[in-house]
Amino acid sequence: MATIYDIAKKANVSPMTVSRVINHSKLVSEPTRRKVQQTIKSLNYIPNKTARSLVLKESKLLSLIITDITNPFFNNIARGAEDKALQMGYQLLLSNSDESIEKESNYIKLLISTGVDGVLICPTGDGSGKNLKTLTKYNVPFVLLDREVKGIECDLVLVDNHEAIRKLINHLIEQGHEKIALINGPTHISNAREREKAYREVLTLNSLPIDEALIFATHYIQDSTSEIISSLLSLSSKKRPTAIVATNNFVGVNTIKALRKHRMNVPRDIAVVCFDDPEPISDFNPFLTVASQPAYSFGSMGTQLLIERIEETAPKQYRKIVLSPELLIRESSLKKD
Amino acid sequence: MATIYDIAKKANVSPMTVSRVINHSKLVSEPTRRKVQQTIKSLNYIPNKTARSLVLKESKLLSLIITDITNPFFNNIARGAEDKALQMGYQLLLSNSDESIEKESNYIKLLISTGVDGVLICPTGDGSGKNLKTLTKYNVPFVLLDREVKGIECDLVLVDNHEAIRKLINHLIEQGHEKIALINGPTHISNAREREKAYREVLTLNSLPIDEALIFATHYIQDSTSEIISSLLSLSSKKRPTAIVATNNFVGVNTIKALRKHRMNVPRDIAVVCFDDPEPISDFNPFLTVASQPAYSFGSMGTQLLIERIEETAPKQYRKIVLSPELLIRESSLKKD
DNA sequence: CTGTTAGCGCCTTCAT
DNA sequence: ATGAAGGCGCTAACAG
Repeated sequence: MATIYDIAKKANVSPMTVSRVINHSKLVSEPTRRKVQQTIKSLNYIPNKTARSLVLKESKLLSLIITDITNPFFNNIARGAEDKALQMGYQLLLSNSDESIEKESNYIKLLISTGVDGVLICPTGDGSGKNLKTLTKYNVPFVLLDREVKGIECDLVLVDNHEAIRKLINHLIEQGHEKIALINGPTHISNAREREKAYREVLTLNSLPIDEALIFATHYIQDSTSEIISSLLSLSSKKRPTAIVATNNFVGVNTIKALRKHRMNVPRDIAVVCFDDPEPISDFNPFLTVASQPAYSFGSMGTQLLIERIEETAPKQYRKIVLSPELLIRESSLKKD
Repeated sequence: MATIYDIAKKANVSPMTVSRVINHSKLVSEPTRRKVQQTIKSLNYIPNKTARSLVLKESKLLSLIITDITNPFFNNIARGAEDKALQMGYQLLLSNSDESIEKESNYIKLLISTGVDGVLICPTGDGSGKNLKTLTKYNVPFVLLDREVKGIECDLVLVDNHEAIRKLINHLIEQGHEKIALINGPTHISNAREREKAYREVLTLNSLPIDEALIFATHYIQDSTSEIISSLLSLSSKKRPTAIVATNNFVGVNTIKALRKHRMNVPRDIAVVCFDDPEPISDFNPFLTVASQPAYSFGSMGTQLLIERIEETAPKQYRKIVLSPELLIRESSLKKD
């Protein structure tokens, strides 16, 4: 591969002049600029970013750490992030954490070693605080997506959990439901805490009682929905819920599956609503009522915040962007006559 | 950030010794090794990969270029690639080409500049040959996924297109169909050519006539399925097909949508089958009959081939891996009585 | 406007 | 087993 020295020699200038041409410095006369640019083309020279990074201490590399790129919520985030990154001159490194703190921790050390300029991360939960502090220690800016972490101050892009829960539950109430179960994520994740809090508030606002036996926490990866459904169905018909709110698409889908295993018809026997839209392409075959999150915007806005932080064009105080969910009413929650 | 010099000074050894410890060289005595490792820990030293890359001319970075991470076929590829890359000590850079040769070309120049060790690519078509030759010129190994490119010799991971078409069409014939349309991709993509060829062969093998009016090519991004469906439906009932084969999930989904717009019931009025499974999570709500491709394996096997090529543990002759599709029979193709 | 010098953090090579 | 010198390709800082 040709270097600036090769170009310099062939064009009869100093390497520094070549560097200036590459970086569009104004301190080069038009004739030399043209001469150098021709030589660059004739030698098919492509600048070596690694060398550049070493000097400048910037790699133009960003990292995106998500749970699983296979999940529609996260791959839409990834798409938004990549589009924005490209547009602003950065490249995106992909990492799947699978909700594992250890995997996340290993990745973060790797990323520091790689020299990424910043990290977009959907943290695994409050346990991620330690990992994020590692980033801070090494001066790597980061933006949290979708989830906050206790004790960590930084730029954030979140969904309005209260609004989402409110829309979902109000819809269920309109459909005549009064006993509504919540199948939540683990409470070390901020979303889960907020969604439960909102659930309690919205029920109370609607003068509905809160039955602790109808509130569950499962894991977002190793799912225990099946057992939860079994125990729900074993309740007496007086206590048994007529509707279920699942707090993400993974849990929502597993809820439906578990109900079917028990030969329960959704929505006739029991209604189901959830967060996120699990049907990326198959919108021709809608079924689940969801509070859809603007995942693409999570990615693109988060990336913008991050790059502004990296390039120090951001205000000092951290920014918190709260996006609105959209209620998409579909078959799984509709009263059948 | 601490450097090997900081460690060296504090541990009273030379930087070279520190380097040896980091790289697990045997040429270090046990006492010094321990001393150095303690200092590394006490200073929270993390090696600078950029500097390492500059010397060694290897970045441990791989690039994955796909059409769109939002498509289930591609995000499963990405998952397979990332898992394998991580396991083998590499990181993955994500790029969406949107089937655009220009975007692909720009990415490739960027990647060369970034110094990736290799590229996993699902090319946009035969026009990608020029871009791939650029990679070769700069000694960057690559592996093609899902599609071949005319005039390019390299490692490949493909699906058995003939088998897929055969399974789909034989299934349709079993369901009693004889007039089967093909909505294909553009023929500058190897897959499309092969799928059309297989379509012709399988029909002929089954002694069915080939009607050129039933063979269409659309684009995998800007879709023209809607017009195609309109023209299909305007055919006389004698010529009108009773079944449609769509050659990827995008086209398949758009076919269904277009048919619904015309108030056609699938499968009662017309059957539809396609490549790829468009329903990643929503398998609780299956509808489309598909020839499902082992996308995860595309990614992981491709990555393995690539890394073996990079590390020169691969045989000199290129390898071609052909994976088997699986026929998943669902509602969209079943005869209704 | 152009060039020279020095150094980013690490590793190869050669000495000891 | 350990160290010293030199260089990977580039750019900041300074000199002219």
